[in-house]
Amino acid sequence: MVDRPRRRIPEATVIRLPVYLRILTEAGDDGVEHLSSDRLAELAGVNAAKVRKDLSYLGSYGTRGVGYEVSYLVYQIQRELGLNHEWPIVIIGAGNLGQALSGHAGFGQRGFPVAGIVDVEESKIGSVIGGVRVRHIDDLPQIVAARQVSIGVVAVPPSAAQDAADRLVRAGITSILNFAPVVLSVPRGVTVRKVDLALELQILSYYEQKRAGTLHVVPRSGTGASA
Amino acid sequence: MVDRPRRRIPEATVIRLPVYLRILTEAGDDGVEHLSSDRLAELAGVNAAKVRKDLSYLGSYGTRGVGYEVSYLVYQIQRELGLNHEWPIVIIGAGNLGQALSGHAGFGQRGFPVAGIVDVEESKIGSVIGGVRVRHIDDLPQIVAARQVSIGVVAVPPSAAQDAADRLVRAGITSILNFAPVVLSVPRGVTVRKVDLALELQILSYYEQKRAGTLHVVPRSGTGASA
DNA sequence: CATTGTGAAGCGTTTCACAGCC
DNA sequence: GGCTGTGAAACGCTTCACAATG
Repeated sequence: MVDRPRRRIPEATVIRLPVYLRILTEAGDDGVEHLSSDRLAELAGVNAAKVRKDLSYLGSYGTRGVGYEVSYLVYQIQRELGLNHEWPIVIIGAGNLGQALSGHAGFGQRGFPVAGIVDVEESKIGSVIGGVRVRHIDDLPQIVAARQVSIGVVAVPPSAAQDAADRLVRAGITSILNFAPVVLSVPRGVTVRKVDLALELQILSYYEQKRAGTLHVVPRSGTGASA
Repeated sequence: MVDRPRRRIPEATVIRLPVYLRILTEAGDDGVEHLSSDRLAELAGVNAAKVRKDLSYLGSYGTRGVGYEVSYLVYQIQRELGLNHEWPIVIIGAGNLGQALSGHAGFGQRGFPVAGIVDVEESKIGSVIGGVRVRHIDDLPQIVAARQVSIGVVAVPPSAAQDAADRLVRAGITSILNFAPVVLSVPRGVTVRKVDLALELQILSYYEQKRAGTLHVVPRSGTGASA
């Protein structure tokens, strides 16, 4: 019942599993029962061999000549990603971004209910965002302990980000999603993933600029969406 | 004056250049004139050899025995990333996220002023967010043309994301930052980067779960922040 | 003599190509 | 016949280690 995966799953694969999961879930909702690696690859925007190799790390859950059974694969990926139970999150920072994240219904629906939002700013405390009341940052340890939170979201200005991370770690958090454009230092054993919006734009800027530098002839065709 | 880079810059390097740039800019603001690859690596949370290799793609801008001149390197990275001029952006979707992004002062400051926000929802049109008035989605082509916008941000619900991308492409956009949890199809020549918040949480979930499965002994020490 | 710049080795990821199986 | 599962080749990125040099 509890088959442990055959091999350690490569990081690159872990990052793609949630993509497959979303596609499979949608296909399942549409009544699709089986999906081939070819079709799944197309929907995920990747190569079919990659899909097969990725899924092979979970075990041999496909059927030759048929494809993968959607509902079973959904179950297996969820189990592998630890999504068979909820992971409450706590958000530090009730500014623009913290509010948007808290109000974002998608999180709760996908198994990441917002257990709390905290801020230092007295004026923000007590207001309710997305059904959650903003509390004082000093309440962080209690929120984490009471709701068994292990994931924290840093949505504070850059200058406050390291302090926010330190507080999360002290409160017992072991995974951090960091929206501040800052490299956080955390103890070994704490996982950090960062989302840096300006950085993404700067990367796009690079490719735009390269395009401009090339002075390529713009093909007048191909305006509609294609692969 | 316009040294073209010696080689094509690897994608992995392009992604790190903005990180170095931010660190160098901050160091410059603090009056630091030179920085070694060792120090820069420490601040960026990477290996020193990687820093040197990354910077070597821009040319030989360091001085042996001394390090890199901060202001000169800032200039070179900016030029390489195309950040020596502004890139106005247009946001599709004036919901929670679109509003937060538009209100986020960091974009304008970093050279990505919001040229416009559009939505389909009549009730949202006309309201002002972060100094920008929300306009109807049909005005998209005019905004793009008038302000020479080449970067579009998709901040609509998943079901509307592909249509939003199609509209951006038709309006002449060639780079898209996609916040919707959907794989967008775009014509060749259009660059897409995605930011998927639930996906990030799911990746964290995987590592949390692995930790829980290991039943590792938590070292009672090391609560403070360290590298 | 501290520090860069870079060949070369090492490593992880992607892709190929096909044997194995339903 | 169609499709998975997987060794092996190819590729790209990271790290090492050291010669070059201000």
